[in-house]
Amino acid sequence: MKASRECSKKTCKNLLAAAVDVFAEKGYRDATVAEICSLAKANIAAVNYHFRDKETLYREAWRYAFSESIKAYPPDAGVSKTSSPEERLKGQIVALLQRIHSKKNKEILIILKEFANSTELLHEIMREMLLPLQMKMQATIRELLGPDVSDSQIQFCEISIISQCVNPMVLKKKNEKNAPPGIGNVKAYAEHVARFSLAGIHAIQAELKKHK
Amino acid sequence: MKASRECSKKTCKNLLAAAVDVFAEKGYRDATVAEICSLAKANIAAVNYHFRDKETLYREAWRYAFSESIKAYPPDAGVSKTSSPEERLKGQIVALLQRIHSKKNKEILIILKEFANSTELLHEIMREMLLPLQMKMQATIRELLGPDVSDSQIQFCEISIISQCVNPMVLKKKNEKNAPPGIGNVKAYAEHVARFSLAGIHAIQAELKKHK
Amino acid sequence: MKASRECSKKTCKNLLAAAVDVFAEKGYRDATVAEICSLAKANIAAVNYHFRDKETLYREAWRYAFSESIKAYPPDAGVSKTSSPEERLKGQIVALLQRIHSKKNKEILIILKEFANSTELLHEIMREMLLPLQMKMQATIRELLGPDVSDSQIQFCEISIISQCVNPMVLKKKNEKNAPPGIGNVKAYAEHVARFSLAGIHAIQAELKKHK
Amino acid sequence: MKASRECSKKTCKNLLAAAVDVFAEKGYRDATVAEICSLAKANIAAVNYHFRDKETLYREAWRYAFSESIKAYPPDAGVSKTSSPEERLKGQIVALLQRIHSKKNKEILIILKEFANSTELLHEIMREMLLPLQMKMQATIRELLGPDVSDSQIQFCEISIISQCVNPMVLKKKNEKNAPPGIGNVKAYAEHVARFSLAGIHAIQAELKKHK
DNA sequence: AATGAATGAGCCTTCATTCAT
DNA sequence: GATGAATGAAGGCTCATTCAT
Repeated sequence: MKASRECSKKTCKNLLAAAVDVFAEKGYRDATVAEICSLAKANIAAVNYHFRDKETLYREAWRYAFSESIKAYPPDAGVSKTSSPEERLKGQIVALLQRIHSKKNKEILIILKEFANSTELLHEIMREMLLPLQMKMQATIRELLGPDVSDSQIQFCEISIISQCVNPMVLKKKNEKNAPPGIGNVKAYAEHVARFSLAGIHAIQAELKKHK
Repeated sequence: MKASRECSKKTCKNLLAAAVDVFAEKGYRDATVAEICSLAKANIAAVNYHFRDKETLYREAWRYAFSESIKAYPPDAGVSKTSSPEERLKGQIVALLQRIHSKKNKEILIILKEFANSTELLHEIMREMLLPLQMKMQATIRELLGPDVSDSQIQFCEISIISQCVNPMVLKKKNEKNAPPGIGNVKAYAEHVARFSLAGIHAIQAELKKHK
Repeated sequence: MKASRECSKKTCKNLLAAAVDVFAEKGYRDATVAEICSLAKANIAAVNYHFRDKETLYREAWRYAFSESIKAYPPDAGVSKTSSPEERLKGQIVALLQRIHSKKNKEILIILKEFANSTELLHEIMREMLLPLQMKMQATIRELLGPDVSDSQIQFCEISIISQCVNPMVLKKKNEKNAPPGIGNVKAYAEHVARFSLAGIHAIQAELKKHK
Repeated sequence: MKASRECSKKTCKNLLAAAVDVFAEKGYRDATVAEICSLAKANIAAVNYHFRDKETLYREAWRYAFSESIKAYPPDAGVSKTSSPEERLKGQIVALLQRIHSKKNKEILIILKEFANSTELLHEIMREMLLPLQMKMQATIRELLGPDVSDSQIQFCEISIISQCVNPMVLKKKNEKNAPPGIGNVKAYAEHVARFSLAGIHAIQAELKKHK
């Protein structure tokens, strides 16, 4: 991913941080430039000066939130590369859940809004974000399933796992109180997803052997 | 669910249908009353006249889309109640996937936008929609897992399954072309989810027995 | 010329009249929608409602001013079609001078501004306005010069005459007081232009005969 | 005319030249300080630093363009002072037409815009430019018409001639392509104006004699 | 009952100018 | 002396809503 536009200036950084907050809370359309500026203690024209556009600010804010998140949550959750594939898959699940679950992490809220807005221009960033994660997970799954597995089977497994991580968290994020009775305990849920998914993968493997 | 406000008038129905289309495409904020009215071939004041508010129209449109969807996709996909729990669970998975996957079904698009908007007032509808579905699925899961299983374990399983159904479909809906390489074949994916999840559930069951 | 957009509504007409005044005085850029609306005792959003754009209002105002002017000043100044070509040419000169000189006639001021702005879209109207006038004058000149004259010679003569009518009036309009010492008496100037130009045309004619 | 404010600095000159270009192309209002500075490769604050104002820069740019023009086009077109008045008048016509027609000469474009803007403060410059020219031409005309002619008759003749030179050129400048079918050949047109106008003047003279 | 004209609040953006370094 | 960041005023436009008919 391209590095975010340099923003050594203080106002610029403030603007970015404020934008992340406001966009995350209200979405692109309902967020007003005025509110972002006032939160950043900047002039109303500051957005135009530093970012030219509300839209450009939005994109930069997105990049900013994402890069902060990736810095805080490396995608392995500290599991060594020499561990067993099972261990590593579990590590990835835990990492993803923690990343999404973090209260400070506004990235997921922006993504959520973005899905509704579809600025088209953010899909590239989406892919930049998800793709490496997916590739990593698919590689691990392939290790578990062996050489005879088809690509689409691997893809299905990967989707199953990522969906379990992303979806409930998104619902939870939405509103902490009103959420459908869901995951109280992230750790326990991570445990569950790992066990559930490894069993799923082994079932696919068993099926594979049967047909061979 | 409360019955939708009576709308015997033709204009009223047109408005509702137009609203569903426009809200689904643009979301609450970007949809304009003018566009909806023009699509419904109605007067610009028609929305306020018939529904008092843009917001009220939004809610009514939501109810409308939801009731249409529930009519078209009964939650069992035609699997008899006397079938095995496995069969029934699979039936529920297929039904949910088909419902979400239907191109004509705009309900899911509105939900997607709604997540970004959070009118707060729609969460009740969300729950009205998801809860019976969840309860049904939890009952089936309980049958499979037996009496010793804890509520949270059942909930986790249910979340795992529903997530697998909802999440990839949502991503797919977003934009047919640019979607991350995903589910080309709904039927095959349904098969996968059923096998994957049943294996997961059996794994939980095995774990239960071990600890007993 | 296409008829101006119907504006039976009172507000619409007021807006148009106000726009003519303000655009004539300040030009497109310096005229503000707010000022026009306030002059027309209309709401600030009225321009958008009735004309969609400041620019569209501008164009409509232009058409309006032009059609008013053409109504008030028919291009013959009441000289009968059976008069001698000399009489008719003189009639055209007088008509043009009177039209441009009229204090109530703001058309010329708008044209002036337009030359500086070059909205590109008004050139068609310019031509719609000037062309018939030019054609009429060229026909009369051709009568005077006989069949042996070239098109470019006729064009040159026509340009000479129209320039004499338009240019000093434009300078005069600019600011009544500060104008370069110019035409105090329109009638006398018209007399002068007629005599001056007829002599010019006859000189061209003499030249023609000599070369024949 | 007061000498232009000293501008030994290179930036200052660049600014002036850039200003002439931009003002000529866009007019006072549509020209932005930012664009001028960027064209002059100067800082955004340079205009205010060197000229205090956008308006002051505008005036200085005007003076600059005008003085460049007067340097390049002496008002006699090289016709000797001992030639006949007819020769000299023709020389003046040619000189004026060439000056206005020059593609490099942006002065006329600025004047054009200025008519629309009317900063009031430029009328003095206008007069500084036109007056000597007018006086010179009036003197020549007086030579041709003899002692019995009235001042207003001389003025009328002068206006007739200058109008023929200025007006079509202005129209031509506007947009090279879309211009009303006009003067393709400056030389031929100059010839025409000279013949046309001398005939006009002689007609006035004949009239004078008749009434004597 | 229903319409089309009209409103007013609010938002994004532009731009000349100023300020601190 | 000169720069780049920052300001504030103002303008055009959108849009849900209301009002008079």
